[in-house]
Amino acid sequence: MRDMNPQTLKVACSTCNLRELCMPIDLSKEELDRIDDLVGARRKIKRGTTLFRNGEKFTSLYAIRTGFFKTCVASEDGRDQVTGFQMAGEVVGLDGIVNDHHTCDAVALEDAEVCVMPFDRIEEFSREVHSLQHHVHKIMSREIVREHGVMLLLGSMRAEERLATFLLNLVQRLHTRGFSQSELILRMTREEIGSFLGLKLETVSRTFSRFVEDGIVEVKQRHVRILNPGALRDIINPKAPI
Amino acid sequence: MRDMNPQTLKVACSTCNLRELCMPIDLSKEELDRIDDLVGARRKIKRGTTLFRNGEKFTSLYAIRTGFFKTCVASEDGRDQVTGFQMAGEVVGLDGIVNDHHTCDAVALEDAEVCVMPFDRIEEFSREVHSLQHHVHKIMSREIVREHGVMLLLGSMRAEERLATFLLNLVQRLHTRGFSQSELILRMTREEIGSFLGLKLETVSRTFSRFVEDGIVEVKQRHVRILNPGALRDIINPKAPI
DNA sequence: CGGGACGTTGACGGTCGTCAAAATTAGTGG
DNA sequence: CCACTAATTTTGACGACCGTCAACGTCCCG
Repeated sequence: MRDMNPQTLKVACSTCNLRELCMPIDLSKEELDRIDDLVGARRKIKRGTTLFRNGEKFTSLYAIRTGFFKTCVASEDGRDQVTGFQMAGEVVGLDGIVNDHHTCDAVALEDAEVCVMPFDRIEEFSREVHSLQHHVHKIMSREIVREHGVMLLLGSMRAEERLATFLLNLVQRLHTRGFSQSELILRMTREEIGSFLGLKLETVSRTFSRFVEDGIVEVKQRHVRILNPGALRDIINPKAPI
Repeated sequence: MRDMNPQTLKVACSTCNLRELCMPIDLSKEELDRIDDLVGARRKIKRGTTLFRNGEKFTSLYAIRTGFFKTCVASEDGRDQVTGFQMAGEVVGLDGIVNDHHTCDAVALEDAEVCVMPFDRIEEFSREVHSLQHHVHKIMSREIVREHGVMLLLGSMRAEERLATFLLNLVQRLHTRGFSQSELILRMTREEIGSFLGLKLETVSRTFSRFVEDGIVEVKQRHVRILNPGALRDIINPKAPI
């Protein structure tokens, strides 16, 4: 532990440019000052290493400042499932609350930095700042709703629809963060995409190839350019003939 | 609104035999009195009708007292997905918090009764009763973890494994509530099971038939008796040869 | 008792998984 | 900086599993 390292020193939400993504928007100056104490420290996570692991004691939620994560669960017999990909401004660790230990792994897919928010402190502040309380509830509810969408995808969509949904969702979230609407760099392998979408990596690769043939996207390894977003939307939501 | 109806009159958590399922266990007498005010009213839901619907304004969470529900989401082009089945002591409505309106339907699969808990009151009491606050967080976290399990099922299991998982999960939850470990009555159709498991109703039916052939279960319509729970577990988690 | 919802079973086909090999890229150490 | 190995990706051939379509059987509930 080298807390003298400036990277793990306390930092302020009040001056964070991601505040509107992970904090309530309608805070008074006093409340903001209070909130600043929420973040215990920042922590850097090297690519390929874990922020937390299944079985580890739960202490904190983590707001992603930079970088890109995947979360995955594993069954007893070794098969595993990516449950989501998370980027700046999103919060991970919610799974740990119920049993006081984590039930999934959070792995950095690129070098990352997170704000560590001790959960007991979150609960303490939530009792005082109403809008923070409601914000915490919203974040958890949002995760539940997101997972409903994934269940719909896994339960009822074909490979092309899954991949189209995935791409549109990713690019939309990146756009919110100021990136391009049509270009993105995948931080994960085909296998990780497949695990998330309930497909094998070969199927993911083949489906990409089909999109390229059809002129819908351009793919150079992990660099993807969406040429025809309308076509992607049509794949998911085929227009009924009149 | 006929509030003179005894069925919608206020009732007490403190005397409810499901309290340990939907409330924190370590409440003082004073806190319990407070909690009693959480439940605005009870509400009866007839089989086949909805407790709430996608798009409706969110006001309350609902603790199920009796009966059985399914929740389902729908995509724009009409396909839908059962996201869960809920029984006594479980809470529904969490999806509505994030956008102040519900994003799924909750349908009673048998006549049911729920405790209506206005969410603003939950937030208010949560600020005063720490254990209630933590309990609310746990309920939401539990739902997130549950959905992780469903994603694992939908993303990586074959039909037999899905149905085996489903049956063991149902019977385990029923057992917690004092019912048999080996017998259960399905409150949902094959199509609803299929929608939840990401399978077509024919596949569900065929898989049941295979289980019966193999002597693992006895099935008479919706009445299921599990003859060999070990075999069901082996299907999910095949023992590796030494 | 009759009609409609629900469930079962069969035949067939499509989508995606499996296995394999080759191509391309990334990473590592000299 | 380059060579070499490991990791990732692509593509093909084939087959399994599950979906589709269809017909029939069964159980409720009015």
